[in-house]
Amino acid sequence: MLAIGAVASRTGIKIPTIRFYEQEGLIEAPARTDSGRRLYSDEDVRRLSFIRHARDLGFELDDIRSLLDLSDQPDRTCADVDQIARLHLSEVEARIERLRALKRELTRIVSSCAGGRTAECRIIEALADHGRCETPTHDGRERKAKRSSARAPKRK
Amino acid sequence: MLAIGAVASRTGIKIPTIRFYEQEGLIEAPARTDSGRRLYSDEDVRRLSFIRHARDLGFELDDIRSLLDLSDQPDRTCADVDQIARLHLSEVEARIERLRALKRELTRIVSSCAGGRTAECRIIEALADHGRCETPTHDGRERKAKRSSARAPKRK
DNA sequence: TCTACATTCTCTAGTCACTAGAGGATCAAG
DNA sequence: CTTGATCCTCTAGTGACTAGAGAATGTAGA
Repeated sequence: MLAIGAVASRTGIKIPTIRFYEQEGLIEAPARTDSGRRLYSDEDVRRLSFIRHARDLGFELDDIRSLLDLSDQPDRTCADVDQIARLHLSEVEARIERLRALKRELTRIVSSCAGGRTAECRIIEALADHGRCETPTHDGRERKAKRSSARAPKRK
Repeated sequence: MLAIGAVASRTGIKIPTIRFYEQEGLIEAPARTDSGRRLYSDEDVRRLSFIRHARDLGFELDDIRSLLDLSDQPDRTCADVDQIARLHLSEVEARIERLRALKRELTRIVSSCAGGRTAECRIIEALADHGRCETPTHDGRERKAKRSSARAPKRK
């Protein structure tokens, strides 16, 4: 049985995040010491590693909840699991496409800058004038990912 | 002078979002009617269109704040504008790369599914077993975009 | 003029997946 | 016995909005 800190370093999930997953019902409340500290079994660690990996692959917690439920029922067919994964894959593909359109547009805008004063800045103009662009993502569009990661180097 | 609804349909920004931008200081508090309804000038509409377009291109509100500040100072050099845009472009490129790695890994996992029971499901296995994958985004990783869009069709 | 209905107002709370911090208890080593 | 590490619970903050309550105002037709 491991304390939460050991589980954190083993799975790569931060301590508050582990507690958060418990609160969200992704893992069951673990055993406790007499003083109330959490104690995790190997099975708990496996489950957390599963969650971690699935999160790395971009699955939402709801997807992961479903995947965990399914894997707890070994006699069901694999079809539902497959469907969740395929759906997610197609979402990732769609996201890539949107980002690529966005990149094309941004590249076009950036390359139009010839230096000079902001008064005649092409970038500002391009941003102000939606009509002149190929409106890459005007509906169903990509917005910025909020935070890169837990462990990504952070510039404050 | 236009009411907020007219501005919303002209710019494609939703009414609550326009009020939100005002609250965030991206636009100044507009004129009001005697009864307190907001009235927008053409200049306000232009500024909002600028914001909208920049958001479509994935700039964060902080970036947009900077871009608006810069465009309000027509005698500065374009360099800062250029830098913001280039930085954003490189972030978009990095994001595409991370997503592509993720897509490769997901494709690999999905294609390993041969049907059958979840007990021997390769997808579940692949998710459980991080060691066996190419750990595409283990640090500095991509996480899912939270909400696709304002106007994207929503499945409840 | 009355009545509907649309539009607008302010305010609060919810979304997602965490992260940060306060303020306190417990543990292990020297 | 003290120090520092680890742990506990709880609340609030992040980004960029969205949703809803409850109330006031505007407008068009009968």
